[in-house]
Amino acid sequence: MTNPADSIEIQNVVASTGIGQELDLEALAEDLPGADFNPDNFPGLVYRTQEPKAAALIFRSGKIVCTGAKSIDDVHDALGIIFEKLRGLQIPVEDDPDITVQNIVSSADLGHNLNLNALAIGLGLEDVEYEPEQFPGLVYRMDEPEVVILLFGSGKIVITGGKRTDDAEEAVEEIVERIEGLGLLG
Amino acid sequence: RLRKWQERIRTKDAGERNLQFALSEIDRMASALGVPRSVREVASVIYRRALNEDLIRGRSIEGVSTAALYAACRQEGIPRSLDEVADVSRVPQKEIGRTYRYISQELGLELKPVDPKQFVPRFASALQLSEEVQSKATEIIDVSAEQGLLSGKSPTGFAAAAIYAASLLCNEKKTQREVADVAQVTEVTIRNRYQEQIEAMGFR
DNA sequence: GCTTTAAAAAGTAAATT
DNA sequence: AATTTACTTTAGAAAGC
Repeated sequence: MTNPADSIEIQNVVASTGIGQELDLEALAEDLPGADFNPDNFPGLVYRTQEPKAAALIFRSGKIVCTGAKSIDDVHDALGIIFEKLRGLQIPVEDDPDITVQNIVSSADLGHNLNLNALAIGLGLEDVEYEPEQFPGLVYRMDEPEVVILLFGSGKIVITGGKRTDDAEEAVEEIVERIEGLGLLG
Repeated sequence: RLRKWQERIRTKDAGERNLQFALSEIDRMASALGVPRSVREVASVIYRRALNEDLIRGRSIEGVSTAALYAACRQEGIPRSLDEVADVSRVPQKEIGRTYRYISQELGLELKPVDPKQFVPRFASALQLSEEVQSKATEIIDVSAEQGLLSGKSPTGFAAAAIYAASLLCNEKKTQREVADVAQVTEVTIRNRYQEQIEAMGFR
């Protein structure tokens, strides 16, 4: 008997921070090899790290958004690399900038196929959005923890909207309980 | 004070004109889709509710009108696909779908997922298929849905495949292309669903 | 609202081979 | 007809239109 909670994998972490210093993005784009900056499209400069793999959006205000990391540690490592790169360019960066995790996207496997039509009605149409003509996943908004879960016919699920690592685990335990309570899990 | 009065009258007139425009658009699209008058009434009620709940702000009148009509068709059990509705609207399909999900949530419409069987009579008659094919297609849908094949699948593609399969079984064969055209799906989708359904029926 | 970034799920679609 | 590429949905931040 495998526990669905054990199948949880973090797929993406979004975090924000700031170096407490205004930046000249035009100049930075010149000095940072590999940087993408198209102010007509988007006000942020895009910089990608290879190890760990992540993408950072750097703004004129000095605020930074980091996405694509596979763990919270990777977020810190990737941002640490960026801070050092900036310091190397004689840009003053705060000693230990606060990093706030804004969203964690995880995937998991419930181990059984799901009847999404029955689930839509069982979980309550008021909390569910299931429009297979538009998207194959059932969208379920959970209150505690406050996350959004996408459920698929294969039993694979995506948990997003949480800020803590524990949110995904709690969400999986909760959704399994509710589905079992409805007698809709294998 | 006089300015305020005039302002109120002006905005009231504008609102009235907008409502009239929305209702006439619903009427026009409903006629083009060939849905009965009762559905237009339901769509009008949904639109007025959206207006009262202030859901139009930030959205186009056309978009909300179309979404209200799409919702009304479903509520009345004679659904149109988003593609079909988009064909008679001047709003892109993506926006219709997005607006529908929004007003559906905000108004608490709680509409159940579309049943593929509801497309069978219309698609089958457009293909000039007999009553026998229709009931066979319905049976195929019931059996394969019961075996869990419907989860996540587009109801139009599911119905199209069942109609195609039924036309073969009843010796009234239509090509995948013919069925795909009336259902507005691709032949690839029909092939994929068809294979699964045939297996579920115990054939092959 | 939109723009950009990343990632998963599964279905659908279009372009190539 | 098989492969590849791409788009649909969810969340969140950033600055600006």
